[in-house]
Amino acid sequence: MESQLSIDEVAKRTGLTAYTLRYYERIGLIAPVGRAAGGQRRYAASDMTWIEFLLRLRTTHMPIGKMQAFAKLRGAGDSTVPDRRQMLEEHLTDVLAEIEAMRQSAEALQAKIEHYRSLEQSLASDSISDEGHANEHREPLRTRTRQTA
Amino acid sequence: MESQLSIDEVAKRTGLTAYTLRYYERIGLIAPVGRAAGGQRRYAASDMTWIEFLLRLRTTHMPIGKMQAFAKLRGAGDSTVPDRRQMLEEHLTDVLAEIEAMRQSAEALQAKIEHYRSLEQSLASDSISDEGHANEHREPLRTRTRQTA
DNA sequence: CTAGAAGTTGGAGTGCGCTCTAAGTCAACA
DNA sequence: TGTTGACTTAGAGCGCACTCCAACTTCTAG
Repeated sequence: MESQLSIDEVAKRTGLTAYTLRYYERIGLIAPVGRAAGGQRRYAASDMTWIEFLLRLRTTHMPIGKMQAFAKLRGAGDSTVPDRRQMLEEHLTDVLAEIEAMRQSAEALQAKIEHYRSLEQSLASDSISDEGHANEHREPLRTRTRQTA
Repeated sequence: MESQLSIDEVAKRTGLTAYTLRYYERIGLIAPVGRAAGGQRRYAASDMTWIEFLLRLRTTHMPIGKMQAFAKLRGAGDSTVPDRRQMLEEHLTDVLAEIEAMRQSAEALQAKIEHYRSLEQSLASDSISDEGHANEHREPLRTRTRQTA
């Protein structure tokens, strides 16, 4: 049974702090874990599995309120499996949409970086032919265009 | 010039609220926009482009503090282009890592959903052959650990 | 000339997710 | 037996990103 980890060991392994682990337990995200003499927490392997799953939910931005709802269902036994599956399916839909949104924005950022790169080229050649005031581009949006009233 | 939008029109188009638009201006994320008679804000096309870019940064979870730093560089002219590019490159690295983390977690969630699906199958057949108590299955259920007195 | 709608400002309040403090308990060691 | 130090608890505090309020000004319609 090396599956009896102290709170600090769990913190180290999960990247959570001891504060956060206690907080999660307090708010019902983690069911009361076993205790050693003196009331110190001892985490079993099954606790670790659950915490890792919680971290999956957190990574995918599930709010704590929903995690609490999920944890409550889980505590209520196998009869809630369909509900839990539905929750995860709905969440997964959101997650996939968010990943796609981030992917698109990342692409836009990449394009902006490229734009800056070429802008740096022109600015560099500007300063060769015209050293002095390098400030009449107001905004590096799409290539050029700068007029507005 | 239909590029003179009121704050409500901008709110409608960007999905931000008027409150948030003013807040962004107050904290320097958006440079002071043009004003109509009576001091009402009028957003030009270039403002819209910038706001859309800000939304890209927000979508990719750049904290407001960094956006402020970026906006400040932008306001300081073309000489800051290399700094801005570097900021975006570093941010993009983070973003790609986050996307990958989310992708992996999404996969784990998908697996969990499949697991639940098959679990629902076995629970259903249980209740055919053994109608009554459908609650002695293995899996992410805590075994023992209750309290310590 | 009002009335009402829509804006303006600075500042206060909110919700989330931790993060830390204060006071106390306990086990182990000198 | 006394001290150390890691742990415990309830509750307060914090940083972020908004979100709303109160009081005021201005524009438009009737």
